[in-house]
Amino acid sequence: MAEDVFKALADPTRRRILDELVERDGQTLFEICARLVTRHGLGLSRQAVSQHLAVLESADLVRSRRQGRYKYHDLNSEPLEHIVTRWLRPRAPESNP
Amino acid sequence: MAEDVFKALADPTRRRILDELVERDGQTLFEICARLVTRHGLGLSRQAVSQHLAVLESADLVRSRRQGRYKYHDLNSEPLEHIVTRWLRPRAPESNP
DNA sequence: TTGATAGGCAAGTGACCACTTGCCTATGGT
DNA sequence: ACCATAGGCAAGTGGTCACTTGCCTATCAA
Repeated sequence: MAEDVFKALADPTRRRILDELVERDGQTLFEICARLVTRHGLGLSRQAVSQHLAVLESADLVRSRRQGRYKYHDLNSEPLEHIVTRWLRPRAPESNP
Repeated sequence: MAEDVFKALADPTRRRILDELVERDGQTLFEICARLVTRHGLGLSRQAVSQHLAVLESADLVRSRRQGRYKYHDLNSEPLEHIVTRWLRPRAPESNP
């Protein structure tokens, strides 16, 4: 649902998580936590990140696969493709004066 | 700022307002109120809509021009153009099996 | 089996946000 | 001048949301 996608994108931390996943798929919860700290200076609890991932999953922006005691997270950019096109209109090409 | 754009898009009512403006530019506050009621069944106070418009304006998704006692609102879709591309990756074209 | 690692569940808290209400300003018509 | 219309300002309220804390389960290694 597009509704959930907009909600998911509303939070800055969740957008950072997407930034991390678009760069490297298949990260675990702990990896994401670590990278949020080292690369963005975000010191969040593990639960916080876990809850963010749940929101992203319910918007189908993140898919997860369990493997042993690890859970790998992958970005799914498909819901983003046309989420914004409903407000786009043809822009006049710039004519240099 | 992209930050403000995501915040602006987070609210369903604001997205409806954009829906109205993409269909017809130059609407006044009262017009938008009326159309939200008649076309979407949203019964909001005038102030609520006014505040939503302020948020949309601060995200530069809506531009307004004053003329006499009227204030006309126009959609500006430009901030939406590339807001989402940072998470898009090349998708493999579907090969029919 | 014991301990360490990866993750989940659930309740509590504080802050932000959407919305309302009441009052005020400004422009235009008659 | 009067009144109606279009809009703005500011304080108050309820609900949602991000985040924490504490405890529990599951997998792997020694």
